[in-house]
Amino acid sequence: MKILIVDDEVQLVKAVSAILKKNNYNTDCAYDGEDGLDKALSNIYDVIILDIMLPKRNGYEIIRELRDNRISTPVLMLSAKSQTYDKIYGLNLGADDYLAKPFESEELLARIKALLRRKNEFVGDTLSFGDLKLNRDNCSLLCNGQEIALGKKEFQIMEMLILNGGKALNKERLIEKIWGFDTDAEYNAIEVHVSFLRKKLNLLSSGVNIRSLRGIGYILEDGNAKGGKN
Amino acid sequence: MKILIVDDEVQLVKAVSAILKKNNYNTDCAYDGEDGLDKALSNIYDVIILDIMLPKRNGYEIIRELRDNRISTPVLMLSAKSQTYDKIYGLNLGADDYLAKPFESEELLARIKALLRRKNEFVGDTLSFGDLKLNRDNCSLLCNGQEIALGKKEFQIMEMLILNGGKALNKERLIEKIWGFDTDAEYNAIEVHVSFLRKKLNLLSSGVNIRSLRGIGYILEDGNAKGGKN
DNA sequence: AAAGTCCTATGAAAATTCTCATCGTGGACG
DNA sequence: CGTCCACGATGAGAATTTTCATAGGACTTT
Repeated sequence: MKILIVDDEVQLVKAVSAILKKNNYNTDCAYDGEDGLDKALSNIYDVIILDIMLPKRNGYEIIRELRDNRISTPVLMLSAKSQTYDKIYGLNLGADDYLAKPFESEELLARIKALLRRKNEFVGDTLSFGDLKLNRDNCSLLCNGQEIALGKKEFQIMEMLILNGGKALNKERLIEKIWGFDTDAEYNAIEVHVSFLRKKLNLLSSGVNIRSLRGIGYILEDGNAKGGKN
Repeated sequence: MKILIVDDEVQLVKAVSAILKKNNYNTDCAYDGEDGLDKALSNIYDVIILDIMLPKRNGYEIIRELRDNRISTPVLMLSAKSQTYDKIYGLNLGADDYLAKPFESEELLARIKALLRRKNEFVGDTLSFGDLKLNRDNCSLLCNGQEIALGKKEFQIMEMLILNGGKALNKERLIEKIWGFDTDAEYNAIEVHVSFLRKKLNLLSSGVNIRSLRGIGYILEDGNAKGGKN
């Protein structure tokens, strides 16, 4: 789960980034509108936190540009101004929520969760697939009344697999989103963590399994679902 | 040791970044001239790898701008063109070296080492302080004929301490350069790694020690040097 | 169909890093 | 000079991640 933070107040960006990381999100940062827009256009983020007042391009422009490019990443607008006018303007332009600075970390987290819930299948803090429930708060996996803790990497892989629903997930994308695009991690690292995950799925006697598609990647299957492909 | 890579060929940037990381450098990346310039102006890099042809601002402009701002980070210019004209033009503007694409990773590494050697006290692949020699190739520390392996974090901390020479190094800077500016690492992490380093310095019976300056940071001292402060 | 090659799986171990709890100490302040 | 407090040091342990070696399977080529 990757979040882009765009704001020119370096201290604020660092603080927000730290808070998000502590809550198991990955973050990228941008300090001006142009950089922010470039990054956002890569369309790898699940949420964008966007200041209104920015050097080079303001928040409104960025949203318009994104929507023009059919990128529908949810946007949480930030602003020092708490005027109603701004608020409505931002929402009309396609921001999905709004938060006035200064704010509490709890409120920020709550709103991000709300945005994720809207776009994905989050219920509460959990993401579900088949008989599995993935809990973001403690990075754990629930199944058949049992709970097992996941490592951060395991968690993130499972998260991406579930969010990908029926589609295959290739390793390059996994590496980019989880390890970061400029890592030197090898594919074997993914394979090892997938192996860990499978072991844990077994322990939980889950009906879900991770199928590998040779040369392509991984896909999540629900063994309990009826075979019909619909 | 942090290196900035500025090039619009994403694949190339990734490849270079991976090579450098494997060789114990940290990297940041930028894909256009403006972003590259912004990052370079932060003046936290030890080398900048810079393409000539770039969107928004070309390599020449970036070098000029950097030098105008009295930032003397060594620059390794890249270009698809291998014409002599470009070569000389780049060097005149303040590029410190030049490499034509495509290139071998060995050559890239060699040239980077050369640039570092020029600016710092590198001799071969080692950095020295007092009776210590720090070896980048295997992340190890040599002293009195003994050698001891360092963890990556330990290595980087020691490297920064040595490069800082007599000056104090504050923790915030260590965190920014080693963990990355958007980390959630706590100061205690540094303290723990410094503790590891001290233990290893002891094992080597080195005359060098890491002194802490309360509320400020760390500084390297050579216990064998005569007390004169010069 | 046999051989060869590439991709994937996985056990086992190692290495690294982080967390936590506790202890010590410098220095401010009364 | 004594007390208190924030900062730093460090041991111990845990957790996580990576590395390595090897084996199995799939796909291609001949």
